[in-house]
Amino acid sequence: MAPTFPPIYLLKWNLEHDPKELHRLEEEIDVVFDIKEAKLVLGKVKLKRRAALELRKLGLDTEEVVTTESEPDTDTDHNHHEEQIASQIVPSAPGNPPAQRLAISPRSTLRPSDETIKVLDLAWYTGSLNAGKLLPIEDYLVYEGRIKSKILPVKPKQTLLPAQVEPRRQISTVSPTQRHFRTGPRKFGGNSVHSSSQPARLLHKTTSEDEAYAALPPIPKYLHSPYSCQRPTPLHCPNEDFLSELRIIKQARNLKGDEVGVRAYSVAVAAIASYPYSLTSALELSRLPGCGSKISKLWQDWKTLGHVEEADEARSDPDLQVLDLFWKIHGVGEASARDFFSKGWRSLDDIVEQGWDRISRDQQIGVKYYDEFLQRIPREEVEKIASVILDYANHIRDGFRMVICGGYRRGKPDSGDVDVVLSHPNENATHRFLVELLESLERDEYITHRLIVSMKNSDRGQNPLNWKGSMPRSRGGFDSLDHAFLVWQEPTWPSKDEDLKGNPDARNPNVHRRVDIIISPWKTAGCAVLGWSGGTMFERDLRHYCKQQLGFKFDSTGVRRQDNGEWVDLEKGDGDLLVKERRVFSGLGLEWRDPTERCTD
DNA sequence: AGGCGGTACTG
DNA sequence: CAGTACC
DNA sequence: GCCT
Repeated sequence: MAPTFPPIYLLKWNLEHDPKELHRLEEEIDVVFDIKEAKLVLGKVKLKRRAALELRKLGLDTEEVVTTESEPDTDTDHNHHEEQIASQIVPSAPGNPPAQRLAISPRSTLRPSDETIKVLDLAWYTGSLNAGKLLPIEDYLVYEGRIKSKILPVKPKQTLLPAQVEPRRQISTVSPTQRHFRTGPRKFGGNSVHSSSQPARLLHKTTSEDEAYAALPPIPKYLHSPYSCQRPTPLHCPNEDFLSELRIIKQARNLKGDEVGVRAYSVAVAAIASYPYSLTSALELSRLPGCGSKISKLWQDWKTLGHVEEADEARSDPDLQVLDLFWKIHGVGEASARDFFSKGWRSLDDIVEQGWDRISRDQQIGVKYYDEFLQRIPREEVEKIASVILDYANHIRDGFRMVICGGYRRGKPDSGDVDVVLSHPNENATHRFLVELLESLERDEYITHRLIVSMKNSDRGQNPLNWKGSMPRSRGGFDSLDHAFLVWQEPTWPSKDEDLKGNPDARNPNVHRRVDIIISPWKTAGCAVLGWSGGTMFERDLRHYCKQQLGFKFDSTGVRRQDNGEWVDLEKGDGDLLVKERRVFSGLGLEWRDPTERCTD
């Protein structure tokens, strides 16, 4: 069992490079933030002088009290105060429960000339934890000082505990220009998401370490969750400039084949993107999930130096530029990008001239439409394409429902591709439907290429009844969805007829677009909509959450139990696709997140 | 110290 | 099987 | 790189 510690103040010196660790310690130790409340001071300090200096910075002017034989370089020997306190907090018999010996009243204060203050090495704390009891302090004592006088701290010190700050006060202290992201809790879907135990953020001209800590804005409750699917992550956040730097590094790691780094940066980016305040310190950042000492250090550099070295290197590395150029080809990932590079290719022309028949069909299409695929698709065009698809679907079989998913649904002003989920309340209507839909779209020349057509569902059984009958046995692959990944081009353009008269081979000037069409069985269409709407990290965390917290396996084809693979129906009942999506959220024990709050990347 | 999302396609 | 795609 |  953990020993009971007296009130402890933690010196931040030498811990500042690692705000995450600092914060972890502060939480674990349950430190007091006013040194006047502390009975002990812990820190990563080794030298008396440094300890005295740090105390002085906190407003305590001390003179050294000379003590034990373990402090040979001290000069005097009269320290009865210290012995008194030591005997109170150090168990005389190692086996005894330490709490009994803690005669110190927890909130008594240190008084000038009356008491001494002791600075111990942090190792005393960890050692005591390991031992399960308070260790003798002698071996860890770095400095003991008698308080000569209390002086004003070097910088004005925020001594109020968080809860003591009047919540209203900040509104009048924040200037209109500062107000944007700073004032009060922002509302996300009307839920109260903010911790109430933390102060509202105050803006100060000065920022001592303590003040910075005490004045930190509240961590929104949702940011205590490591799962980005439990947090609202809007498209825009107050820290986008810093996020751009992290994304640069992330992509550099990607191109270098550092999967783990990519993941780490993705997690951090997602956490920061859901943080509703403009960051003011590395410490503040380090409280967020996925943001450890490295990310905090990057922030510190970015803030103080104005740039992040690793991001600068990435931007100016010509090899990385080439890898990035290749990586942006549809069908080329980091491995192929580096493969191409290793063949000596440095441009798209090199690929065309030297490697055309050594690359895959997908990659050929990717090279051919390189510029077009990189062009963003405005929302109106996404809607136009989707409505064509829905019209064609309903023309074949009436009653189809559709949701445009992907970045469009997250509210992005433009998209890299178009994702539509189609379903039909009649279970049989979706079976082997995709082929028909594609054929009719092809007949009218909307589709120039098929990149993928996956029809696990429809190929599975010719017979829908058979398929339906085997549903409960659903072990991987039964009630899957049909999926087509296409190259799309609007077949008409204003001057088409004239152009064709002049030249029968006149080129269609419309930009080629990538279009995903998903045909989902009705009973799992909510999962399909959910699975195709979130950002990458949102979806990854959703799966992770289901697995870890619920023992479920989630994907866009449905929810299954992990142990026996049995299908879990979370969408029972009437309602459209969006209602079914909501049912999946609540069935998974998740708060509803609007699609515009799933912008994790 | 170990682990990092799940699935289905192509080649 | 490795690589890439989708989110 | 961070978390468990």
